[in-house]
Amino acid sequence: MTKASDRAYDTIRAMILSGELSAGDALGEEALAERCGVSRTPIRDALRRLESDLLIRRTGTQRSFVSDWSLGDVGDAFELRAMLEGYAARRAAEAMTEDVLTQLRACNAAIGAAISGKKPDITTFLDRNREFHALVLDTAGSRRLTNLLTALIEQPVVWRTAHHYSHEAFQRSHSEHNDLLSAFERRDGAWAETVMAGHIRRAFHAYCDAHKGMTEGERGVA
Amino acid sequence: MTKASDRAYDTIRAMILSGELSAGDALGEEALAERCGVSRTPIRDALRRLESDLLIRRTGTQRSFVSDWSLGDVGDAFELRAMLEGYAARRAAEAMTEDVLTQLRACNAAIGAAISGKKPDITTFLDRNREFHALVLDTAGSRRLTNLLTALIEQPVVWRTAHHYSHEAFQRSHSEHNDLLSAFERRDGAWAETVMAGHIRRAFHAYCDAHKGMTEGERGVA
DNA sequence: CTTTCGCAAATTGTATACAATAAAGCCTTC
DNA sequence: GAAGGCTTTATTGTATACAATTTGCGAAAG
Repeated sequence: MTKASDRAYDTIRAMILSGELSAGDALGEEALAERCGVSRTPIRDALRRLESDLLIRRTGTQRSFVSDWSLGDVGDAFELRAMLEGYAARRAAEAMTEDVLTQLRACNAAIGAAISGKKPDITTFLDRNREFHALVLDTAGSRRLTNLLTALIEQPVVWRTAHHYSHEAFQRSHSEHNDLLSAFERRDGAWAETVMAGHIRRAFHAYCDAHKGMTEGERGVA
Repeated sequence: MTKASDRAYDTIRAMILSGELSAGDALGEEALAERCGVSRTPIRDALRRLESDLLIRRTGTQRSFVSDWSLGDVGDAFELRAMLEGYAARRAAEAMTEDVLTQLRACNAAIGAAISGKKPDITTFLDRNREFHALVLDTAGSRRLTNLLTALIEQPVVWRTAHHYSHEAFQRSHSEHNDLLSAFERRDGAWAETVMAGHIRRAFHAYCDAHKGMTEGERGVA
């Protein structure tokens, strides 16, 4: 979107995720405006976006507070993602074309290369992983579905988790993508759906494992 | 929310649904401001809401247009609703309390009364139906899920459909709610899920039937 | 006739001032 | 000492002015 509005959104989001603002803190528009170096107008836009991300919560009189997230809430998000992204995989399998297959294969090959070394290239992994899932979502061809899922995938807490993945976790993710490709090649929607759902669920448990020993600060939102 | 912002939202929404604005039409902020009798500021808020409702679409440079909805898109929305609201019913069944059960029974009794006469009280039916589904959603106890589903349930096109329901369609809906109550009483999550999914799917076909012979104008969004 | 460059008009983004409203503190009263 | 209402203060809602950007038209060159 626009410059100031984006800066405000990113700044506030970073403040929430870094723990600079903790759960329950009040977010006054004027204070945020001063903090971000912009006026209240773009702040209001940013707050709308953060609200739809569920990173902030608003009272009946539109006062804003930082949301508090329990592990159960994160689990909810993953479960919904598993369901919706599984459905997306099913639809994608049924609408799969050779062209998209080629792109998906290239994508996963890049993922394989990024994690093959001793020190995995996490940025490339995340980018290509995102691209892979976006391709599937596009192929599913439902604007509604895309709309719902982006809100779930944009969960910023989740992306940081990859930095704590083990070598095996990366390999498993890569291998599951290959399974998905097999399902897509056969146009087997049911298979694709179950593989994708399992893929997301495994990611949730990887998240749980990675956060078991983490401190409050590292974990981001409490 | 606030007065002017709400008025703007309702006015624009009504213009889209009534066909006064047709699919693809450009929505200039200034023109809308004049039309709604408010300034551009609340219009911008309203456009955000309409965008998240998918009633309008925005280009990369934030220009707004009325969304065009095909029957397939509406079908998508119903399918997603069936999946998510089915999941909500499952969770609700597992977390069901006697208190909520009592409220649900009262709700469905009111629905039964509203449609028992020769001339059904459609407003009461819609209100109580909405209340019934909202209770289930609350009992499911997932903010994420509530967030996702409200966007789908708020589909305004759907509500008008009830005005074309047959007597049998109302009775079936009422009866399916009773089935749901049975599933809830037994805390049978799987049963509740399948009943709810079927309930929504039936509603979709009722929608299709009702719109078969309708003119473009009556149908609202194309 | 087509294409491209540039200017003008329209549209959205941002800032600021002011109005309306809700939260909070204080005083009064029982 | 507690409770209720009033005043004060803080916060959000709205309007308007201005800046930045985009779009579309038109003229000139190939």
